[in-house]
Parts: sequence; structure tokens; C-alpha cells
Amino acid sequence: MTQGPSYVENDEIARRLMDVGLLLQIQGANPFRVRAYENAARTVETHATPMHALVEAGADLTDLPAVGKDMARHIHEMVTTGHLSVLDELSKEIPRTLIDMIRLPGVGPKRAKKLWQSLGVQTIEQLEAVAQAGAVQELEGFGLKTEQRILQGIANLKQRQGRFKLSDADALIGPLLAHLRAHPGVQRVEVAGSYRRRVETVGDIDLLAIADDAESVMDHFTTFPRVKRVEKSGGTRGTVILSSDLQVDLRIVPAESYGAALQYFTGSKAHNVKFRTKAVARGLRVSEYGVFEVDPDQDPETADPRSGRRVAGDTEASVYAAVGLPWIPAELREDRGEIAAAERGTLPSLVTVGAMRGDLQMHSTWSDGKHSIEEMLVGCAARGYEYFALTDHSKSLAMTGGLDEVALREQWREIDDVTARHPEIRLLRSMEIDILRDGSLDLADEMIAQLDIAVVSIHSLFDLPSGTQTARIVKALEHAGVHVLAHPTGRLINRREPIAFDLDAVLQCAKAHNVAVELNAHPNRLDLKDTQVVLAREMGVRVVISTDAHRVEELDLMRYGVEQARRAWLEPAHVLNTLPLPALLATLG
DNA sequence: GCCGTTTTCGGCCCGACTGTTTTCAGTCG
Repeated sequence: MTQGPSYVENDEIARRLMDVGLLLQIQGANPFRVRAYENAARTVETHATPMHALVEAGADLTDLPAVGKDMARHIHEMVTTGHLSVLDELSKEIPRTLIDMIRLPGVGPKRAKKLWQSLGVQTIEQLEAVAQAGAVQELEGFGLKTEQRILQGIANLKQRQGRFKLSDADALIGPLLAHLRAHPGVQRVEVAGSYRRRVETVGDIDLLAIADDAESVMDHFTTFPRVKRVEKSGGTRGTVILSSDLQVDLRIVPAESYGAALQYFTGSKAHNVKFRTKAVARGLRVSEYGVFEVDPDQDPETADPRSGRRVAGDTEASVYAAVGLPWIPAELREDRGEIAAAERGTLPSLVTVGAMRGDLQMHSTWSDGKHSIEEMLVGCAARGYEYFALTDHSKSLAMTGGLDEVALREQWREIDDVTARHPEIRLLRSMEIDILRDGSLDLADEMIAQLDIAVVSIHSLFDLPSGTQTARIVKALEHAGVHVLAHPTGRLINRREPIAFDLDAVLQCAKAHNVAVELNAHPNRLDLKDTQVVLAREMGVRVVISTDAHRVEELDLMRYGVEQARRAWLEPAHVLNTLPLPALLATLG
């Protein structure tokens, strides 16, 4: 096994371009130049193919959206030398650590620069010290409230690093929505923002409501029992912090603006910018109040923002239609080509939970699951599945009670017994087989050959060098009996980093050997993640969406996997377990 | 700095709120 060259990955390239933009912002550069760096960073971050692969293939980087001559040069430099000279130069003038300060509430580029130039503050720690000493409120443009806000922000930062997993947000928001809906004045309330786009983690929650008595509803909102602190509370906008430290914003809008507000607050920002630009070209102005015809005689600087003839706004569909587009599913609104696809009429017909005909990874009491084979079977049948795969762990995963060959044969006897009583659903004989250090599998070949579907995955040696890890996975996929690579990166959101490996090479191998890759639906994993699933789709590798359930109720986690699949533009045809049983069996061979 | 069924130059999304102000900059979403 050889160690491949260590490339600068897309996320690192994106981060550095973003840092250049932020440093330019602090410097006071042309804001559109700043945005150019942000846009290029986003392109790189969400681009499925690694930049180093494009450079190696001799591709013209300026074909990428938001990448012109300069950005192409920057990307090329990072790929070939590992450095970005424009960032190095800027860092000499402005400390890079000021970027951390911008992320504090109440601190933007201007104030960060002021704090640095007036007080010599370069880091969050230094800022905390001078703020505690009362030096910040003395600065021009600052005051006592700003100083307190900064200190509060630093305290919050220390308390909670990272964002909320989508499933945690779901659990926290459900009771609040019920509370709001119980108020007689609330006609409608929905969640917008990244939550509605089903981004894997959310920073805060945006609620949108139509209400008769806005003041009373806002009152009801801020007195929700789990509110820890009320940040603001106005006539149409309020912000609270829940006891879980989740920030929730509520906006109350008139019914005729509801669709426009929902569209606007769902975002993403990049999607909205592109959408509004399209509207401008049609002589329209889009805001959260609606779509308006622009009066060509009026100076846009001085015109009332709500002036002009309203042409749409009550529903989202009307807002898109006014700009000549069909309604776009929220999961696609990331400015990853969805507006162009909408224009061409080629938006994908996205996969749904209802299209799933089976779940291809779950555990029973035979290893580390909490429910018996029969209980899991009944749970799957209750969810309307045609089939499911029982994938208990293999022997090397001792802590889970993994099965050796003898135990697996015993399990098969129980399976025969259970399935004889339950003709309503097909149980596929399977196992989640560990990939060992050298890429060999933790189950005898003659047993693998008797499985209906063989799932392999890594549970150990997460920190091998990338080249070694890649070779290990590739060897496992080359095994003739293997059908699915489960949770390919091994990441645990907010807990464990993904393993280092060459995804491109692994997908090529999967394609060559007709192996599917899993999109693990468990909200702790969501592995592969959306942008990686895009790469699999583009390379023609089939995807499996599985829950990895360890108890019956976890079978309902399927929706999280499907939602991420939708973010990756997957249609049913891309997903192996949307196939009817006979077609699935034929594919598995 | 990017980009083009109005444009290769002159644009680049939109509005609200807060705090620090005496008419508005800065931040936020």
C-alpha cells in the first residue's frame, strides 16, 4: 500500500478563499470584491469533484460558476503549491484571528477592525479581557450594551461549540410549535430557514406566522415555559433563547405576504440573491413582503420599499411563478444549479420516504440492537416495506456482541423460524461485516456467499493515513461478495471527524465492482453527506438509504436520510432500495 | 472580482433593528 500525495481538499480551499474575503472586508475593500471570494468559496465547497482532480485533468477552472481568471489562479496555486499567496500577504497586514471575532454577535468587520486598531485586540481571549475591564464601551461607536452583548456572545461560544443536529432541533421545536398553535390568534405557523432546507445541522430556528393579534401572539411566544431569555420582542419580530441554548426567531407577517416571507426566510442566502437578480432583470422587486413591479420613474434609493404594484406574495408558488419559475423544493435551494434547472424545466423528481421499499441496515438483540428479529420485522412491515436486511455486527466488533460464523448460523435458524410465521415481508439475510486493517473481511467467504446482501464498513483504525485507508476500503470493495459500503466516512456529527481517504477513488472502485454506497440516515451520522452523495450520483454509483436502527422506533429515522438524499438531487432511480423486491434481488445477483 | 436574451463596462438583493446617535452606521438574516 502506498501513501498517495496529500492534496488540499475542497473544504480547505473554500475556507481559505472565505478567509481572504473576510480579511478584505475588515480592510474595507469593495464589498463586491469581497462577495466574489465568498461566491467562489461556496462553489468550491459544494463542488462534488475535488479541485485537484480538475487541475490534474487540465480542466478550465473558469468554467466553474463564480470562478474567473483570478480565482482560477488562486485555486491552481493552492492545489499545486499548498499555499495561497494573496492570503499570506493579507495576513501580514491584518491578523487572521480577527475572523473569529466577526462571528460574535454584534461584531462585524468594522468593529473588529476598530477593536484591533484602538485596543490592539487580536483574539477572542484578549477581547474578553478588555471588555471585562470596561474598555470596549469607551470606544466610539460602541457602548455599554454592545460591550455586554460581546461578553454574552463569548460566554455562549464557550458553552456551546457547534450547531444543533437536525434531529435535536426537531425535538426542541415540536413542543414550541404546539404551544404557538394553541393560541387562538395563530392562523398558521411554520419553520423556515436551514431547518426547512433540511441542512444536517442548524444554527438557529426561524419561525413564520400569520396571526390576528400579533402583540398577544408575540407575548405567548416569549412566555413559552422553556424560554431562558428574551433577546428582542417587537410588533412583528421576536427572538428568544430556549433553555437548550437554541435561538428561535419568530416573525409575524400579513397573510398576503406569507409566501414571500416563507420564500425569503427559507433561503439560502445564495439562492435568494440569484433569485432576486432574475427578478430584477424582469423589472420586479422581491422582498419578504411580496413581488412588486418596479416603477421606472422612481429613484430606488428613496422609494418606499413597499411601493409598486404587488404581483405575488401570498404563496411561495406565486412568488416563483411571478419570476417565471416553477416552485422549487426547499432542499434544493442552495444555489447549486436549481434555478437554471427550474428555468429549463429539468428539476429532479426527488425521492420520497414513500418511495422507499425497504431498509437495508439494522441491528437486533443478536448484536447491539435492543429488539428481537421478530420485533424488527414487525416494525418494518408496519412501515409498509416489502423487504429489509438484518445486519448484525461481525465478530471483531466484540463490544457489540458481534457474531462469529457459528453464531451467524444459529441466527439463520431463528430467521427461518421467524420468517415462516411472517410471509408479509421478506427478510434479507445480511451482516454488517467489519473491514479489517488490511482490507480483508471479518467473515468467512463461504458465509458471505450465503448472504442475500453483504454490507461492509469500518469501525476501527479511523486515523490511518489517507492512502492506507483508501487501499483498505478498495480491497474490501473488490471482494466479489460485497454489495454495500456502509457509513463510508465514519463521521459522527459534532463528535468524530470523518476518516481521511480518497472518496473519488473509492467511488470509482464501487462503480467498477457494482457496489452501492450507503447514505446512513441516522441523524448522528448522515454519511455520506449531501455533497458527497452528489459525487456518487454524478459517477453513476447507486446509493442505499438505511437507518442503521438499533431499535424499532429508529426505523422512523429514514426520513432524515431521504431528506439528505433530496439535497443531493436524488431521484428514486438513484436509490437501490426503492426497487421492488424482484428487481433488487436481480441487481444483487 | 465576476459577469452578460438589455451590457465586455457598469452593474452587483433587500429590508429591519439596535444602539449610538442628532441623521445613521453597523449588523443581521
